[in-house]
Amino acid sequence: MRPSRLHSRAVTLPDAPPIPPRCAHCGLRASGAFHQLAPGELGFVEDLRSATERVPAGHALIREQADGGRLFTLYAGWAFRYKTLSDGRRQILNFLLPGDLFGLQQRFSEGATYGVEALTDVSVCVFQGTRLWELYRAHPRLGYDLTWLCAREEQMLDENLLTTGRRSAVERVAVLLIHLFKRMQRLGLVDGDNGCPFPLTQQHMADALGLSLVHTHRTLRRLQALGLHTLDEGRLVLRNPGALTQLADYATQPLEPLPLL
Amino acid sequence: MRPSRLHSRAVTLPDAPPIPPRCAHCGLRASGAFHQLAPGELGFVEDLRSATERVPAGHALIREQADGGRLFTLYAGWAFRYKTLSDGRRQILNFLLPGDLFGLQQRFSEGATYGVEALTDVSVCVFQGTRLWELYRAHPRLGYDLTWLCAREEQMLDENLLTTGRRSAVERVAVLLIHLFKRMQRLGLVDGDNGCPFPLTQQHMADALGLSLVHTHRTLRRLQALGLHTLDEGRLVLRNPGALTQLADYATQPLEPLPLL
DNA sequence: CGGGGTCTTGAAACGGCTCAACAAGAGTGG
DNA sequence: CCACTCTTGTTGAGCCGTTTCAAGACCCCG
Repeated sequence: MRPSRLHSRAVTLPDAPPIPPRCAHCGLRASGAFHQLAPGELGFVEDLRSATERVPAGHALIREQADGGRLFTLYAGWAFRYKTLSDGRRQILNFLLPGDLFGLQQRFSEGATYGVEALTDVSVCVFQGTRLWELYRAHPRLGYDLTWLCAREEQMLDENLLTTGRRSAVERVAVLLIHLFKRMQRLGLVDGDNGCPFPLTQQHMADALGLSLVHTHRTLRRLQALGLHTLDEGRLVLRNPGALTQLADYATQPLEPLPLL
Repeated sequence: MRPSRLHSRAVTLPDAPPIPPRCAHCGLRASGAFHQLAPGELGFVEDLRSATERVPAGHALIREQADGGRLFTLYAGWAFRYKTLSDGRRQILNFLLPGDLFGLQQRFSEGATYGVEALTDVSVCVFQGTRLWELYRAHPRLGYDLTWLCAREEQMLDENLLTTGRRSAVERVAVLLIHLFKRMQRLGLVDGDNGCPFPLTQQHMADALGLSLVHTHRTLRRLQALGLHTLDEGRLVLRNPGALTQLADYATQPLEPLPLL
């Protein structure tokens, strides 16, 4: 079906930044895109964190079958959640950007119900899922944040469901481009020319949008020919964000700071 | 596009059971399908509840544009969450059965990002969203349960996304039938003949599955002709659950008790 | 130089959509 | 009590958006 992406950059260390040993020096928290935590909360989070890891592109972070109950925060790089049917058809559920939490659902059901794969080289913080209940008791604020993160991800899934269920191919591609662009923007990762890193393969886009690879490609070409965007060498530039937004019938969300961890 | 379902049973009271004034006498909690709460927690929930309402079929529970931050638990009847595109195309995100919580996402973003409509006559408990933070501080266990409910709904959305993105029409319909059947079973609402209430219109199914009304109808007929199910007068009977499950490539989840409120 | 991954393009087949029309049942008003 | 309307279910015919199949180009890497 889909060629196995092993693509491993082999023995060399993944090309993703290391994570500072102390949460107080966290690069993400310094970016200003996230809530600040009280010192006690920060200490608890740091204590809850059992490891940091770097994982090369194409490798699994959570396996679709029976993975442990570990909890992750993506520190750097891109990843995606997905589900597959028994005959190999794959649906990408959503993409994960720095600051995104994943693995939470595993805590509430036996084993993983979805897989997570690193899209680029990636650094993650790993937390002990078993102590989750403790978090709610000791730091209700963090529990609140967890629910927030979960609700926000659900909102993105709602949007994706609307997309795959009701939008045409052009609309789908347009939504994908805008949505990821906006998320990068919120993280301060968009440069002055409306450009941002965009490591997705056409296959990834197809799998996320419920389209075939070939048709995704043709649709992408069509949008590009209309001068709405360019997409080269892993970099996305929105040439005409307004037209793209209108085409996608996309509703922009306000950009308040996000909870983290 | 879609005819406005106003269908109001007019002036007569909705045909949905009233809700006991005291949470201690809650019919849902008595059913055994849900977690038990400690007396203090139950008292808090009862205090948090600002009203109970009965809403007739076809009426809005949450409006897609700027609704308040109220929180609901469905006590009896069916409802559904949905999103619409500006030209009227509608996607049903998921169906709500007794015990389901909704309105949570509203708390975390300005206004509603989806609508909720009563599918049958419905009774709901209404909670004060503004006191949500208090809940986390006073009763961490309830906060934990809230996250659980949110994560569980996300799992259902994952499944729906896989369905609309990758499954064929027959598979989609099969999944819908099985999934709703299983959920009714968990609530103890399936009778001895593998039958349960099923108030959905073909239009609802189409809107949930990302199919057209006509094609949904034909597909339904096809499955029925194969002897897999019957669907008459608002009652669904699974004639051949095994074949249906296999056709849908459906993974059954373990049935532990659910959190409530 | 060979091989795997990605992107690209054409041609043909098909699944699902749209349009259109009709039947049955329920509620409404004269 | 009977037309009228509205909702839901039903069915046929033809079209079109998307998929599938197939093949080739380019590029990086071993």
